[in-house]
Amino acid sequence: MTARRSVETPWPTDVELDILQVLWGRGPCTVREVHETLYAHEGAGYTTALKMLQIMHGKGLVERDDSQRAHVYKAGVTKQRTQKRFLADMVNRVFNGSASQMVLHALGSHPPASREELKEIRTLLSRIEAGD
Amino acid sequence: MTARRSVETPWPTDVELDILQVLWGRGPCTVREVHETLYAHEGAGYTTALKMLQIMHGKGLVERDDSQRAHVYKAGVTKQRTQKRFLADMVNRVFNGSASQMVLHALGSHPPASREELKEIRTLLSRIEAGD
DNA sequence: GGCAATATACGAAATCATTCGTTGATGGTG
DNA sequence: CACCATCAACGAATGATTTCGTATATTGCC
Repeated sequence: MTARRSVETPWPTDVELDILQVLWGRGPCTVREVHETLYAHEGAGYTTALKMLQIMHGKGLVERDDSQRAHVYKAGVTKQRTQKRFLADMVNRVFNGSASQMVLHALGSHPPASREELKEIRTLLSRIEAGD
Repeated sequence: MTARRSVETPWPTDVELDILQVLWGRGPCTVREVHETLYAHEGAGYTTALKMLQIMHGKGLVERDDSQRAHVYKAGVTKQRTQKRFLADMVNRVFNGSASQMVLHALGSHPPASREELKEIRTLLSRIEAGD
């Protein structure tokens, strides 16, 4: 019997999400890289970034390569999957479970700027309509 | 000079959002009504609901009518406005500012069930396209 | 070898969210 | 009137998040 993840990865907190965005965007990073990207100006200190990455490692939110002196961290959860989790949660808790309502709100508040985006959405709608 | 709200209302926390949903759904409620609706089974005690409503009152998230012995609380922020805030925040922090990406994700993960919903979305798209 | 720079690890403080227990007031009922 | 149910108001305990200071180890360089 193979090992399996018996519990879900914890929700990333606000700061943790910021760090995941860095790792998703830049790929595996050292603490220093994360710190400079995120806290370049006016932000928290280096050890704060370090501590956060250690905590995230404990939670399974990031993976760590400690074969070098400066450990290299990479995201332990995919952007795709995380976006899906946050989205589903918001639909449930803020929009009473209606994804359509959320979509209508989103399109109303932030209308797609480009025709490209509009087209993409229409295409997806057609696929859904066709039962794909 | 009229008084003006110099700072925004704080973000509702998880529990606070649950309570707001009750107030939005049922209209003004006493503590007991909120408690029974939300914590009917297996939930927290009465004083927890009371405390939360007091805290929310302190934050301006709810308004209070204390002319009767059992105070009556009502939402101090609209559902509409709150949904918009959460939506905008999620777009920024989870979807890198791209509302279209979020809409595509939402439609992909939770395809509209009814033709009615599909039609509504298409109609809105057309209005956007027409520059309305 | 010894020093400076840079790393990790760890503990602790500050803040916030959530829950509960207790106290004292108020209102109705027998 | 006396009792009991119900109410608001605290204060406090708990746990989580975020931040930082300090200690300690490692690396490269003179």
